[in-house]
Amino acid sequence: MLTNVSLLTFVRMETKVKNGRKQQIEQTATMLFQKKGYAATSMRDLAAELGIEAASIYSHVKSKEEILQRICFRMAEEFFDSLKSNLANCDNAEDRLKMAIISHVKVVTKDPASSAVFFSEWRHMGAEALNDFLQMREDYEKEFKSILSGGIENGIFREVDINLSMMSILSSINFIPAWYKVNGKYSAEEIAERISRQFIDGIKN
Amino acid sequence: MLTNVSLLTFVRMETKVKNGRKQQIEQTATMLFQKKGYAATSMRDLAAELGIEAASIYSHVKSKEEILQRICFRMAEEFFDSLKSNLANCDNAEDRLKMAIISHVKVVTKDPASSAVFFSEWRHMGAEALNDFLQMREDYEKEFKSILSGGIENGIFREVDINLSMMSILSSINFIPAWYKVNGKYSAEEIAERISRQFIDGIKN
DNA sequence: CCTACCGATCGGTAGG
DNA sequence: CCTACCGATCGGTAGG
Repeated sequence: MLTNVSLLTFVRMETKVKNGRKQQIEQTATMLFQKKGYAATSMRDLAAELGIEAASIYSHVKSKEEILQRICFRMAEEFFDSLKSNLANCDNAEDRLKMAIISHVKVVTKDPASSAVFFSEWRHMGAEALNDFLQMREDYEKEFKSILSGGIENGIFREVDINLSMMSILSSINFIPAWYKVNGKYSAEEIAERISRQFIDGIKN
Repeated sequence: MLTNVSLLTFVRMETKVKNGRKQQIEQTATMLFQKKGYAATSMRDLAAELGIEAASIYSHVKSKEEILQRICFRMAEEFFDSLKSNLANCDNAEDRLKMAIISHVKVVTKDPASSAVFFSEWRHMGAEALNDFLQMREDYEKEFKSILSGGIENGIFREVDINLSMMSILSSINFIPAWYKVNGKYSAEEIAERISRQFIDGIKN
């Protein structure tokens, strides 16, 4: 009986590990990329952390760069999806900016490790992926800029420099993974609330 | 005569190059560290950029890490010196915060490449240097936090979270090297002015 | 998933 | 500042 239960458990875990191995590789790599940086993390480091040989990683992943690309593009998607759904019912510029900031903070605090890799390691992607990536980033920034320019036109915001304010807002939020602790002093909602208030008060008319 | 002049010029240049070679190595390394990251920049990359052999670098510098340390600690010093002199004649909290931001922006825009390395590559220093570095960073942040808490006590600033506001301010400024172009649209003074206004308006009572 | 291995490249040294 | 070289390590492949 005991043997059966153990065996079942074992099989279930094995299956789970097998199905989730690629994700597990990605997750472990994310942690190492954040801690040591992409270039300074070797496939042998990653293998050791996973308890397997370096060569074995290549049964699940075709290259080191593929791991990085998956992290970066998954996060890009999450930022876009979140922004879209959070802006769905907003038309007032102040609400829109607030929701855009909250959306961004939510994504960042939900997965700080992946966010940190996303923000700091993207330049190590190859030229092709890099191009797509930078295009997406530009599109995302454009959303923020259009919110700002809309608010200025309506007189809700004063005449700030759009590029400067957008950069200022996003870089503040993007740095959150560097200090945010999941079980720390601040909840994601509290951070989002305080940061958005500070920025909106800073540019309101 | 011509030979003499040429010889003198040659000697002078040689001397200058010799005296300045270490600085030239540092400067070129800074550029590469910013573009590719410390770990992904090899001593052979650096040598090629300098037009010499990799082994020759070691006549001027004892290791790759020494270059990184020199960049990081030189910048740390500049941030402290600038802050100290800029705060010398300020006592009002609002002025102090404004001057602290202006000071920081000045240092960052004066040498964006070194600043970028300072902000992004410090973690590749060895444990000993890293310890000193993090201590200095903490001290520097403490200055900003004391300005904020002073302003809150006097009722000049509203009751923001000090850690959050400090992080928010510094990360905005620290990201400037990522987009700032020396001959670009914005002067350092203009950036400093706009950023400090936005932040101060965001936390003023 | 492992063993065995590849060519390339790494930071750095010896000796001139 | 160069030539010649070191041991270590890199990302990745072949074959099982």
